[in-house]
Amino acid sequence: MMTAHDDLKIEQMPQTLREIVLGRMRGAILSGRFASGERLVERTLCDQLGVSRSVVREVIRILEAEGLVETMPNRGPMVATLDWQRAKQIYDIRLLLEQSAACACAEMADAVTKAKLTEALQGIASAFASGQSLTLAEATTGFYEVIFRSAGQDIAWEIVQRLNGRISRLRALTLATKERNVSGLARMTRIHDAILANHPEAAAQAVRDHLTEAASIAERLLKAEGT
Amino acid sequence: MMTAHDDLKIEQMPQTLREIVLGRMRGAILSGRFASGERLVERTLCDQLGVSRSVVREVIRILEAEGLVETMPNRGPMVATLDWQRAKQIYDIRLLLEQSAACACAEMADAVTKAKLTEALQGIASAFASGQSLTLAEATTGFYEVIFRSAGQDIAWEIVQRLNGRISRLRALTLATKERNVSGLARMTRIHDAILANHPEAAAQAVRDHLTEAASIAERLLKAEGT
DNA sequence: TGTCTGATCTTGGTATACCATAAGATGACA
DNA sequence: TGTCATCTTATGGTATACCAAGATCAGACA
Repeated sequence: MMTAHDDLKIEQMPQTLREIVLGRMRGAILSGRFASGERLVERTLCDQLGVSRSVVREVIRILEAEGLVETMPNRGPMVATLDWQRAKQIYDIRLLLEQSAACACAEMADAVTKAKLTEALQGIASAFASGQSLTLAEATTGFYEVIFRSAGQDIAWEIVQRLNGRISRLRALTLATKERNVSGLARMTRIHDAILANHPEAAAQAVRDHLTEAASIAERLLKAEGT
Repeated sequence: MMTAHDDLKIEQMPQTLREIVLGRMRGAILSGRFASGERLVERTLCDQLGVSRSVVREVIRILEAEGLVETMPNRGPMVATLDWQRAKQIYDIRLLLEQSAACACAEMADAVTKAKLTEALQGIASAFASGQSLTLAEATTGFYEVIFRSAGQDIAWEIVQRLNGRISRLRALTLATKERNVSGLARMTRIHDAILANHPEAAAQAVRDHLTEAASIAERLLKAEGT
């Protein structure tokens, strides 16, 4: 029974407590608030989040399945670490999926898709201008989402998002790199232009260049940090 | 509870109860014991499995993250359903990843890898001979695992396995199809031969043919069943 | 004195009981 | 007969208790 009370009070209803905690913990890991390799002690998290162990444990299972958390037997969960060997694999898979999506999108892009893509690109441009890396990451995500969704590749998009989560720390660093900012927008524009021209090969090539560069920057950063 | 097989294994359980339940429920879904779309009532599962709600709930979260289970708000979890639109996406992604893995494997395959691959192929052949679809599925999985692992693509292999889980019902039907049995082994042999010859393009092409056929069989079966 | 043992603490794993809410089923009453 | 209140069921969420395993440290014994 919907009464006037509900309108005034809260719009948070659709979210379950588990989802809220999931979002918070995911955000804490992605933003680096929980360091890589840090142990996630259940009872401590319960206190910090103000929820019961049941909720925390279920959320940890989800994060574990997402690859953000690793659980060692008899030692409990910890934030997953990332070495270059794994990160490279992730960039390689992204390359395959994003090329394919850009290709498909360029083939079938209609006026509506193109408009959305242009809008997303402008979002990236203004995010570049603002200089906030979080905003930039979101804008970039939005740009790719348009590509995947309009290509009808929902599942591939899910996979890419999950992979992006696992390299989020790298991704933030990469996006924040100076030279990336300069050429990054240019490369995004190339992808955008190729799709608007319905030119699949050019779109795939642009994605390839974009990701190859991102991977090499990430490699440099990761290896510099690792030592 | 304990089957005869378990006696042979180690007394101490390296497996946690959650993992056991996860394996059993995953198996029940993959084997079709839990029908597609069937609701998974927590307390019923507790009775059936003889474990507590904590375990069941955590396992459901994992299966949810794997895409085997979907949870509707205020109605609880149910076994995920699969339409052709989604299945096709999965086959497309598998195509990308398996082509890439076969390619990489063919490029770098050494004597050890080739020996393992031949062994895996013989496993498939004898599974064909035995005619048991479960054994065949396992043997096929083993064959691909050799390819992915030797190519150093652990993460892609994880993704493929997860995707395979989501189309397991289709996969079982596909593998059980008569004509598939005939040409399937031939195509597997082609993949095997191309890798042994260190011929990447041929390996990729063989994978492409293999999966394209599998997808078309799956499409026919799914659409026939759907109506 | 050195080592071994055991008590204790922490953490994870499991089970159970309890409450609140939403949705569907059921039955009573106008 | 139709509508509404209630009842049941199942879920989400919480709290708590118990046990097992590993680590740590202190004390006892050779």
